[in-house]
Amino acid sequence: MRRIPDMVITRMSIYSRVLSALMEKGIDIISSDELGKLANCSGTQVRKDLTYFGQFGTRGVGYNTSDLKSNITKILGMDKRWKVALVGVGNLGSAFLSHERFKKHGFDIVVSFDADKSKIGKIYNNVEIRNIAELKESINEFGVKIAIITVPAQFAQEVSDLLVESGIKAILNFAPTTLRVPEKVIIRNVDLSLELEALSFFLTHKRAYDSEFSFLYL
Amino acid sequence: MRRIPDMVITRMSIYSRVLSALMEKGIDIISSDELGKLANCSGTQVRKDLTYFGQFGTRGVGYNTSDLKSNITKILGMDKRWKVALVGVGNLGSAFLSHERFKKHGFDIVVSFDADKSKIGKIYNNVEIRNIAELKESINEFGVKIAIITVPAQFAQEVSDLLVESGIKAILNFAPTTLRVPEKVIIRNVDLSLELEALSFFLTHKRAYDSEFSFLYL
DNA sequence: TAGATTGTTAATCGATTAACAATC
DNA sequence: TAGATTGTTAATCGATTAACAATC
Repeated sequence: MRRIPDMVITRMSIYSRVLSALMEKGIDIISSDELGKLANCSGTQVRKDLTYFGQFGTRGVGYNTSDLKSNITKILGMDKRWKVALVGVGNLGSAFLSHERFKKHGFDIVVSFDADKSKIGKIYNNVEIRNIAELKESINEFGVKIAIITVPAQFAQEVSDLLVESGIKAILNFAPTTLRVPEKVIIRNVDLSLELEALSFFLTHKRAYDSEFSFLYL
Repeated sequence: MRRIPDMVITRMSIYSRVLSALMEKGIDIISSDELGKLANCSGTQVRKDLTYFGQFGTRGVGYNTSDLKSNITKILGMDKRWKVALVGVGNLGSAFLSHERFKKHGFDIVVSFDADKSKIGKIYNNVEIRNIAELKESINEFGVKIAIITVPAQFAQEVSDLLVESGIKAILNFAPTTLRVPEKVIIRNVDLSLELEALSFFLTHKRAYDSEFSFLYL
């Protein structure tokens, strides 16, 4: 009944990734310490994270890679498929229409929207581009519950409101702006601008001290 | 001389974004409480974050939006431009070549690389696509210090090693894998797969309790 | 001056790490 | 059995929040 920290979920995904690689190598038992090393954290961290969800190992032995992998897959809900709508078929949006990453993770883009008349009606990678004016009806028609926002920042809130109104339950937002959504709507932001500014900061403030680099206050 | 938490930098970027919006609206004074509200955090958080870098406000009054904005811009190092190389001109990579976001944040993609013979020699948005075999010489030729990795996961470590060897100081990695780089190299990961799996987790475990939604342990 | 708001110190909270009993 | 490693509790660490003196 505990609330699970975001970072625990992120690490669970990483463990899952490491376990896949181990399975491919034919390794079928791994200790928390080894798994941690491959996931860039401690064995303690691995064990602690797993206790949020149950007991998956054997004392004195370790974890069975394929068992743990399938348990994590189920915990993350990666054993099902989700229908997704994409809003904004610009350069990033159209890249996503032909990006296999979504499909690989169980997210099928079934419809897309744009306001640009020259794009409407076209089909990219089997996905139709519809007029954003038809968003609500189309969302209902397809029974889509998840949306990807790849419109310019200034239109993102408006699109988000429209999606929420249409019954969307989760949003993956790529627009560089903080969206206001009702608490019941799940939102994840992938903010490239924030990453670029962090990169800029660390590049600017990198300082050499005794042949070692640290990020310091001025 | 304190180490600055990553989250502080992220929030500084958000403050900067909020301040820009305020300036456009012609608001030239703002209190920490108001700024916090717009940035989705508390006034205390805003004031605490700013103390890492100095004193920017006036007691009893608040902050001058344009002064604070220009201070943050300077702190984040957004007052200069960086030359960038992009490795992997697939669907995501080519989207980035014509993506204005990078330029807007001072990152100019000056050269790109791919292994696909059919792409080599082409020019997208004024950026030449070169053979990845020429990476080292080209990096030196352009004096590039930052690289974006948009190659498939299985080639990312190899590309990363090559970049480090060529003298790259910072990497923005979009491949869904954890790269090993020397400590002195700055690395930021934008991991779409991790976001999708988190979305999947929260969608799977969303539960209604008394008309309220919480993320709970099973 | 009185009211407002910053800058900063102290208290709280939550996440990470250490330690170790349980047990294969 | 002896050695290894998990699962879990307690200790530590660091970040967030509360409180308030300084001061406009």
